[in-house]
Amino acid sequence: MGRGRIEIKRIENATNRQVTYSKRRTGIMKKAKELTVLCDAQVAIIMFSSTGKYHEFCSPSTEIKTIFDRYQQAIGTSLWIEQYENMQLTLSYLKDINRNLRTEIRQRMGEDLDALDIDELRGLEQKVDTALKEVRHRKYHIISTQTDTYKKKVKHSFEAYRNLQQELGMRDEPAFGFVDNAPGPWEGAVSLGVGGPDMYAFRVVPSQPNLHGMAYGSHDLRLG
Amino acid sequence: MGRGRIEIKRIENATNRQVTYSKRRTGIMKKAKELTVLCDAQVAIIMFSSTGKYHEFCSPSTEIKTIFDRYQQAIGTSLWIEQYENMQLTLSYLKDINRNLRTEIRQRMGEDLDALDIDELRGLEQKVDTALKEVRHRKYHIISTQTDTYKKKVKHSFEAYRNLQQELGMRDEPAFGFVDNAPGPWEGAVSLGVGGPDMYAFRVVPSQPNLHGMAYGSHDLRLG
DNA sequence: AGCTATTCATAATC
DNA sequence: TGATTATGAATAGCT
Repeated sequence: MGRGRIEIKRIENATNRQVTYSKRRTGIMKKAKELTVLCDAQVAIIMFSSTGKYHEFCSPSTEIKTIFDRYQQAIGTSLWIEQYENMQLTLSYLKDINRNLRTEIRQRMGEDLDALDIDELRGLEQKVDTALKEVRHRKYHIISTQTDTYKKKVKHSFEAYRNLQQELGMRDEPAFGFVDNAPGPWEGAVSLGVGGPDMYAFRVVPSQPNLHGMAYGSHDLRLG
Repeated sequence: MGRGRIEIKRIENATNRQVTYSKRRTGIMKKAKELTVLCDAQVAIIMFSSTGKYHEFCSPSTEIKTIFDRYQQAIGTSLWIEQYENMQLTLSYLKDINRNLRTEIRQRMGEDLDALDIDELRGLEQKVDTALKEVRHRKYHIISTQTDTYKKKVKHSFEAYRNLQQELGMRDEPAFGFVDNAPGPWEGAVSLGVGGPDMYAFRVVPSQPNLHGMAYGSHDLRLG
């Protein structure tokens, strides 16, 4: 219906394609409108051009969402329900895992041990024992490293101080008895370990605060 | 475009309306199909006749759902995605918690301690130490309970045996030297603890095996 | 964007 | 429903 028939295949010239899209889109929209009026029908059309521009048509005094809800009812199954159900599945799966992780933690904390039999208890004991050794090892490592650092710092300061003394000609009045390799007053102080507050409390900072309607606020490890 | 022009208004004759609906619907579908081919466009059409029958059109190798998801993105405000996004939010939140729980467990296992400073390490050490004491306490409790039970059982058996001996008049040939309160051969055996396999391995049994496209299969505690 | 020569869709009818 | 056809609408190619 133009000056010569055209073959129905993709129009390669982008400009022509865009023009044709525009014209024919208008035509379809008009036809759709006529259909709704003539036949009292509900019509919803959504179009995306090859350039990504979108256009829609919807029956007068209706909304796309309405028509789509009706459509979903008509075909019986919601289009998004599958995806939704998969997510629900994943959610409950994650919840399961989290619950198990919490249980593991609590047992590693020495709580809720009633469910374990003697063999499991032995395994747990061994694991916690191993862990304790690891932690202690790491702690001593840090302490010794830190101590060395402080020792060097103080030694450095003291030498600087002594050098200043020498420059001032006050070399016969040492500030205090610093002897290399002997434990100075700074040693041990680092490892005194006042045992401060519980620095290892479990904490979770939600990446998004607004979890509408979902009650995951409590990170309490207690179950049930 | 027929034998005489028609006014675009509702066709009152129901049969005519239905016929016109059918013809024009076919026409629109054809036009839509041509549009998708000619112009490389994505089109989705949903129609409901006045009698409630529904028809749809969708671009080749596409699904209505896809086009509608795109449509929702295009108009910015999602019609159905909202609830979906809430779930996504909850999901990532749960994943966060999951990750933190795993970190806590790993640290309680004595791994990944590099991130902890000396105070945190001290707290951790104290906690693991406390936990170890708890576990040991529980283990000894179970062992002693079990031992008591076995002791009573054996004592019971022995007494039954002795009674039988007495009844048979063989009281001068004791089977073995059982003395009440002295440790018998059964005592201690319970606490020998061959230290068998790792009975406390962390395990998760997914409530649903088919988690399409989600890779939560690994319960490996390693991160990253 | 606007204009036509054409082709196409379809209203009326069977 | 399905087919036919006269007719008006849609539009391809051109400006």
